[in-house]
Amino acid sequence: MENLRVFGFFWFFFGFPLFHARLLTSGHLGAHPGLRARFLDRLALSPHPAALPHALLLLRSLPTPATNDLNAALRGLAASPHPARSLLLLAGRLLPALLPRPDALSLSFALKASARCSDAHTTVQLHALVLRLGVAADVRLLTTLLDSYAKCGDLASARKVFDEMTVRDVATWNSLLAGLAQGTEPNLALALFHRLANSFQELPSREEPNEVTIVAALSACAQIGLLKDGMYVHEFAKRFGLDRNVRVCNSLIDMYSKCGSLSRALDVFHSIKPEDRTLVSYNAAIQAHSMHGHGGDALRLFDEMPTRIEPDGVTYLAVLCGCNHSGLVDDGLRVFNSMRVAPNMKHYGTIVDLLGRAGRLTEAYDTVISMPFPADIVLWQTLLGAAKMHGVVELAELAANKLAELGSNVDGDYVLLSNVYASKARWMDVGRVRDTMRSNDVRKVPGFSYTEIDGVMHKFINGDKEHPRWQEIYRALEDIVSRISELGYEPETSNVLHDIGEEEKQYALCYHSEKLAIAFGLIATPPGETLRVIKNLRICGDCHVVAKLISKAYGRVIVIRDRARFHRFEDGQCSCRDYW
DNA sequence: CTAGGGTTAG
Repeated sequence: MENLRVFGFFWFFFGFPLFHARLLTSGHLGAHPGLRARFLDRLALSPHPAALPHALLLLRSLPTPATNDLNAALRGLAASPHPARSLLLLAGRLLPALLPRPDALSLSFALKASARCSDAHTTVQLHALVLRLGVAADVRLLTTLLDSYAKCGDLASARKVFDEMTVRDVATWNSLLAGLAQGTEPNLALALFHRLANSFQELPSREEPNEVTIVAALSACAQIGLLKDGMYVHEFAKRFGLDRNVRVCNSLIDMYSKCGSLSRALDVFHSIKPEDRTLVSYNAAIQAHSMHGHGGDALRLFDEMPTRIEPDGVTYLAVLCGCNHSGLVDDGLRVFNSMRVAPNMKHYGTIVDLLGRAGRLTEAYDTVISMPFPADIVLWQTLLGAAKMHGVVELAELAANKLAELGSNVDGDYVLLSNVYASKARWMDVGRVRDTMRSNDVRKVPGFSYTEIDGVMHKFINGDKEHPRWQEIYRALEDIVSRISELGYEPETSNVLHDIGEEEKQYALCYHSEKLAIAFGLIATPPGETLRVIKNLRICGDCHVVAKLISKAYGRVIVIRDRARFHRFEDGQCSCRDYW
């Protein structure tokens, strides 16, 4: 083995053909099948671009390849930039020679490949092969199968594999947990976590939950945004001494920040020894500042990053978002122009938004058309939003046309365009937009909000009466409107589409999901208690005004997490300083 | 002695 390492060195410096020739002439390849497979494995996994093709060449040259030789190639291909080739090899379509019979390991590598290709169809076929080969009692293989299903987006099948397994180790649990958390089922992930927390004593060979368990569970908590669950997972991690683990800490920073507790997030960041902090630690902490509207702090932390850590695309995006949310136009541009990695669509998105909000529409547009790749839907929507904000009809029309070309068909696009026309009293055009909407079967993205009170989640959809206390909630809203009217509130109806009357517009606005959630919070919690609401979309202008006034009229702090950031309302002011 | 599970993003 030592010899192989020396040869490996040789190979890097003098090129693989020499090494290969040497191995062939020395007769090692044929004489020691174990060594040969091991060498093939190393070769197939080597980062050198010519290594993998060479491993395949070698495999082809073997008169009677063993299963382990095949596995080495399958493994290398599965990890390569073209994982589908691993599947082709297994199907016998990459090498014409007769292949050895695959074993559990072969299938494991193939499942990894089908997961990386998100190829659910192939995962099903490999599942059949698992049964046919009679290796379905293998915990590792079944966990890989489960994981492959989850990564292909078939969570039901992943769950089914999990349920039917008689032995599950901690990786099995982690795999389903992570699959659910990343498959936009954070509530199911959290339920699974609680199940594990109550039964981990049953794990084989005294296994315990580990940092992967905690990271996956925290990811679910962060998505849902419920501080209580996040703190429970934190306490759970402490029981196993995992709260000192850097990756767990990184996830804790993210979780606390997304659950509205910037101070706890920063406490965790500072609890990591400076030399242990990783790029992800900084990214999560910078992102935390940005989400909470502290662009200056985000910039400061970015500048304080030690030189041993090289910022990546995520770092820059987090800083740029911070600048954007705090209106730091010049700082944002300076950071963008100093980027040491190639900007992607999201980086351009923040810059276009930054320039657009600042009224620098020509620069925003120039940025879009001079990008090295074509703008996507979200970028044109950003530009359309800027055009609406500053009442520039030509740019709004241009952006709307691009959006139509790209097949975007959401109500928000039309509302913005219509509002630009309305602001210029171009009623014919307003009518035309409305007609287009009617004939295009416009998609409405449903808005919802939720709030947790005494450990129970209460979810609200615009104008819904599903909540058991909806009558009280609607009465509370009437009270709210009359009390804030005394503070000068007038409904801001311009964000509602113009095909309904003024009264109906006010009605539609009045029962926005976030208002329902706030109203419920007011009647369901004691005076003075902070209200926390999470919303799936950006908060609308009217709800923003209303939340400010409620915070003053009722003496409440209200924290709303919208799609992009936190808004903290207190005594009539919002932490975003109306810049969002 | 070569198998499985993970965090940051407009």
